[in-house]
Amino acid sequence: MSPSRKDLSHDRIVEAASKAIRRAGYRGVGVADIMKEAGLTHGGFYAHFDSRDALIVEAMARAGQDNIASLTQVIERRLSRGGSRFQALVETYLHEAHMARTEDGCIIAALSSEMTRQEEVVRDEARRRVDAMVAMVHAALPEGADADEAAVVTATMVGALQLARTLGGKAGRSLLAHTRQTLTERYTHITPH
Amino acid sequence: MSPSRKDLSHDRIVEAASKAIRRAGYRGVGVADIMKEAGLTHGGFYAHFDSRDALIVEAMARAGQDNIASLTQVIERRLSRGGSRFQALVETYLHEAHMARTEDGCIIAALSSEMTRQEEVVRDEARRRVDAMVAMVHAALPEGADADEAAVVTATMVGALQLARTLGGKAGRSLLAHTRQTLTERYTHITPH
DNA sequence: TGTACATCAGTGAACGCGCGTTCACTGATGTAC
DNA sequence: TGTACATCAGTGAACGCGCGTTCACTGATGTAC
Repeated sequence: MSPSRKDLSHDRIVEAASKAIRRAGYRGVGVADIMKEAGLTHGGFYAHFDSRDALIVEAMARAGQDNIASLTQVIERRLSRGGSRFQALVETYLHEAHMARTEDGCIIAALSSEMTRQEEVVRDEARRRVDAMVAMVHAALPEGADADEAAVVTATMVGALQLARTLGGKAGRSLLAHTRQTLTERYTHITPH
Repeated sequence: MSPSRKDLSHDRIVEAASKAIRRAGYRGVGVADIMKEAGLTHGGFYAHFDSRDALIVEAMARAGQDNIASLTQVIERRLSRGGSRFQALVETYLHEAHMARTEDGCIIAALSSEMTRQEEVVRDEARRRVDAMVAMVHAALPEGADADEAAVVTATMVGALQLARTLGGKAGRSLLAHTRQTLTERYTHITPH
């Protein structure tokens, strides 16, 4: 069945919101602005969602899935040029381009310090996003690495991206570079245990 | 010169704000609530600060300094029970107690993903906070470690604390434990280069 | 194929609330003589 | 030591604005016959 007109609108709203929250934070953009970005007026919002938070939950899921999908795609492309899967991930995630653009980047780096302050439904989705990212990192690590290790690596990447964004400029780029180096060194020529 | 009545009020406002922003985020608590916590009414606010952001800047500085001071103090106490300075830092920063209480914890872990979205004055102070924390971590690392390494370690600690808070409960505690282990292992029995 | 009606998706005005900021005023403290 | 006045710190009402949410209404699309 092809998507109805309403489905298409719904989709555009979620898409706009997924970018808006990454750019401006959970409370940075209002319902009216999101609707406008989706080419609609704010009055129709509640025909699509029970509340603003209900949209936020969908937007987080969308942002996380899209980001993981696009990371995976870039990794595949890099792999054809040689190097390990993990190296490709680290170089893509900790790239200057990711530092500059929050809007279509990692939702966790964009929102993590605000996550604990959200309503329970939103926090639930936040946990799912973290789990999904840890799983993605785990899949990129050399065989033998366990999920706990993947979680620590995830924390390192997320923390570095955030601090780099805060520092900005040269200092930010330098932190990204050193984190890339530290992580790739640690997971290159490793003997699976 | 002993502090005037106004100085004392000013101090209480900054103190209340430093806890409020760590607990609730940059926009989580209003001027009126902060004044109330300081035992005052909101009308007097602008006799103390030019704007809400001016208070935020002072509150961040206070929060960062207080947190570093109290970390340093706890580290000294732990040191007397043996172990390295770095190990003491890691165990204190990545402790469950720090995961549970944001209010008097690390300001960077509490706010990092919101920092890039603030006005320039606030971002400036944010950079200073990051620099101060990296310096503190640097001072705790074994001799020979450079500032870049300290920045990567800082990113790991901040990222881990944030993800642990988001995950909460058992998963959160487990991430803290594994991060502690990873970091202490890496910086124990190391030969200074 | 055409007409009448129901449903659907979206519009735009309005409501209520919270928040940063301003301001006229008050009561307490300090100062001049 | 006491009186008059100025200054200081804080009060509380009010303003303007933005935002989430509601709702009566409209125009387009789909359906029954």
